[in-house]
Amino acid sequence: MRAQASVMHLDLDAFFAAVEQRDKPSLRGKPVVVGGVGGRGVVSTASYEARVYGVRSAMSTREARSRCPHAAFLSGRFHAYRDASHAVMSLLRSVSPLVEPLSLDEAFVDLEQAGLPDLEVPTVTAFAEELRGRVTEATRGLTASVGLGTSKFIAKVASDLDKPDGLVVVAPGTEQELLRPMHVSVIPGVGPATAERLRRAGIQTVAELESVTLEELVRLVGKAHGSGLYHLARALDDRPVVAEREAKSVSVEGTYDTDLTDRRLMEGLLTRQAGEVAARLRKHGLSGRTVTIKVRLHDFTTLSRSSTLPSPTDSAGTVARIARTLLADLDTSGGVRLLGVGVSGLADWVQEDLFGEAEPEEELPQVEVPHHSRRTWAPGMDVVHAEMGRGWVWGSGRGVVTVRFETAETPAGPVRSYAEDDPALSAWVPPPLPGEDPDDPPA
DNA sequence: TCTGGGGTCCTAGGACCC
DNA sequence: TCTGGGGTCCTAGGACCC
Repeated sequence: MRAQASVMHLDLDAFFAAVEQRDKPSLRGKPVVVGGVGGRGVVSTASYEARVYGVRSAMSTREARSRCPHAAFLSGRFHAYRDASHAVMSLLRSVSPLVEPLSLDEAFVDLEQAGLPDLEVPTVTAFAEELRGRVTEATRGLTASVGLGTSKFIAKVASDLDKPDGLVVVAPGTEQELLRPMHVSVIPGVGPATAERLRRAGIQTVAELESVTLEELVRLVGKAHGSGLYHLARALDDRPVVAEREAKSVSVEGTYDTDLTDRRLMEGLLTRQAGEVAARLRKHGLSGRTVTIKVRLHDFTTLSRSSTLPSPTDSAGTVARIARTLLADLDTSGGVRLLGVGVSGLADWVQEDLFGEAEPEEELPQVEVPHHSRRTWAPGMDVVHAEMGRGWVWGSGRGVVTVRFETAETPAGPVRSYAEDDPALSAWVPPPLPGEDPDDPPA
């Protein structure tokens, strides 16, 4: 932690709901709930008027409706939230080069880089107060709560103390007296499970946590977590404000209003999600080696299965094929409420080959396709026939296609690599899903 | 018909390599 | 044919955050 209160945390108040009220005057002063409106939706944000009725983030929309039936229930307009967020982040970056967004509506700002004459409490207080006004201007009326402190932890705690539309500065040296009476759940990383473990050990407040030895904490909650708790309980926090953080994974998931039982449909949905994941990878110039599927069963049991490729891919077809294969190992007979696909182990996608030429679009040679149609579900990627039999594309790039061959007897059959234009290689296209337009494939 | 979606980080066990 | 310790990678699950 620092000697001066130079870390700022800014949090836009009831962000999604506030954007809706700003853009639709008839909603102002009324309860507004933004979130999933389907049968299994949950609340993202409730306006302060809705919070009066006990509506909270993460509550099921069903429950929110029963608590506050006259609220406006909205599914959200993410482009509008993104625009507002962008305006705020741009403003913050104009004030300090060191801005760390945590989400659309929250950021840390390092005031050491803001060029202030000094970092004494009156100076940073006046600065933050003026900045709050500028945020409201830049967003045409949204308000922000701001906290200032000697570390990220303290700044974040501070921004929570006077919501909405508040400013709290925790003077250097007063951190521990602020924290000691608070419940352990103010510490980032202490959620319901950790709080319960600590409670069973007789630890409920930060003061109580402070009296526990490091060894005891590690025994209670594990090595990394225990050490973190030990230090944060003493307001010891050196984490720097970091402007750029690289994405580690990209994923898409969906919860369905009724449980899925049709495997063919599940495969189609995974294929579609794989297409969205691949599109986002490409948009950001990324590719990844590990494909993971997530399956939540009817009873909320959540399973994941992953597979790591020899080289990174951003191909919709490759991701889809692997996702479908991973699903095949799972027993979904009881019904599935959620399906998801993700890619991790990300690398910057190298677009050029050794000679500096653009890498050609992944594409399998055009060949005889059985009976259904000639369409492909994604550029060049899907089940292939080759001299060894039927297999599926396991990886591709730089003119080489790697194929894994499988049969019912050898599900993890041999892997072979082919040149992209090897005549021994041909593409097979799966038949369309029921109700699917063959000319508008999902991936 | 309680329980979203997009992420991050940690743990623990097994494989594999030196 | 046995023994071992460390490091890294991979997989599955869980906690947590907004």
